[in-house]
Amino acid sequence: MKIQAYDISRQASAATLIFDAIRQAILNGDLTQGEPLRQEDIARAFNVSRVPVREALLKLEQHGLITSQRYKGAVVAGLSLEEANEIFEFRALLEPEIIRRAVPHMSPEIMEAAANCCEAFGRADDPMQWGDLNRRFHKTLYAPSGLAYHMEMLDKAMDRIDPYLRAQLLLSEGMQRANREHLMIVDACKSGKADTAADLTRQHILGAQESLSRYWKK
Amino acid sequence: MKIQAYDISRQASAATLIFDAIRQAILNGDLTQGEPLRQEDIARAFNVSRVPVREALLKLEQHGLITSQRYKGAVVAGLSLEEANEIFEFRALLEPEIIRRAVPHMSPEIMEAAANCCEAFGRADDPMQWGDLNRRFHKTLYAPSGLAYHMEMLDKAMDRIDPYLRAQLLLSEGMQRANREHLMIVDACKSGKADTAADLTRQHILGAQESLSRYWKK
DNA sequence: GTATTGTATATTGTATCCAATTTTAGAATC
DNA sequence: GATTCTAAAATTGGATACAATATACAATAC
Repeated sequence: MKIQAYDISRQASAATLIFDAIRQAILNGDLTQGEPLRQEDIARAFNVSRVPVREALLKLEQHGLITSQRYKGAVVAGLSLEEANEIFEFRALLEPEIIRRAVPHMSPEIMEAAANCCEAFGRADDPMQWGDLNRRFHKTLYAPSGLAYHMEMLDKAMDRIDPYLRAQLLLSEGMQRANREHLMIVDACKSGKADTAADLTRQHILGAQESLSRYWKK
Repeated sequence: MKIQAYDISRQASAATLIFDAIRQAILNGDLTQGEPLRQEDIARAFNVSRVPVREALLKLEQHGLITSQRYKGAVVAGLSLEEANEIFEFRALLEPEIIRRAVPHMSPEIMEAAANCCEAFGRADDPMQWGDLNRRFHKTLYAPSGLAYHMEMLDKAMDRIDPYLRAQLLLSEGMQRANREHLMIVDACKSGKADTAADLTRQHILGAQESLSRYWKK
């Protein structure tokens, strides 16, 4: 085969493209809590009928990013501080276990990639990138755990609190602290200390939760 | 208000009814791994068009109960023993923490209800009920935790391994052992020993996982 | 006989249309 | 002027019609 081929059956459907676009808009904060999502408007914007739009909205609802009521339509879901706190606790339960299981299988390449994320994270000037780089960093380290289901659940949880995470990173110390802690986690991984990495990860998460709560109250 | 009223705006849509029916069929084992789910067939069976059927299939896919490919259709998802094991570990992470947080808020009514589940569980002769009663028992105890998100994730996880759970309960010792351990958990809750309840729950789950793995290999 | 290509059928994805329900604006009443 | 009823507009849920793709099988070439 002389042709540079690829699996075109993997082409995204209209519904998938719309889902991704709206999800991104919510995570970026372009769509905020309570914003109504009219099927007709979205369909016009994407130049499609309402059918794939409905499909996208259904998926968004399953992800918890929007809530919808019969005959009333969908709005961007809100997340109270209490709910966000619960999701932080969910993370604090999952992530230490994931990294503990990942450390024994971490290749030098993985740690290299994680370190690169760290570096890019420290260097990035656009606050909009911080959230993405942060998530990529953690995801890279977690991949060798083999805990696909855990990571899937974690990913959904991260989507849910994404706006809060970005807010937390925007806090004056949030960004520096995260970077410092990331480096410590990478160090623990490099020296194969699984339990240490797990502890640091747990503190990393609970620390972010705490600083967010403190900021949100005032 | 003398009338037994309910929120009729909460009436289920056709899609929801279809979702519930197919979900139940999968959990009961009436639909097994790889079984194709044709939109047209399902639509005919429920006397609706394919639109609500597609909606139901989307939800089932998000729940991980089916997998679907563009233009190829959906089939009932399979779950390897490895994947099932991971979900047991997911449970072993979540449930102890949930019950630990629930114990301090457990009312006598809750414990009564849980004990009733236990009793019904021990008395039920139809193996088909065991799985349901088992889940109801745990759900009852977990409710006071206030960890709605955790419980939502747990519920999806339980759906995913439901057939395995039923198989495990069918093992000669599975049912008796579960019942014995349930009673111990209730006891710990009654005496307010949150950590003990958590430990027992963890062992309850890991024990089930282990007995299932042992059975499945041979 | 085997491999390739064309064709028919089945199935899913999307568009368009109709029905059910909610929301809104205005008229009627007090 | 405020409130309640009413009708129309807006919006979503579902049905039908059509387009895109996959699968199975016949037709053809070698």
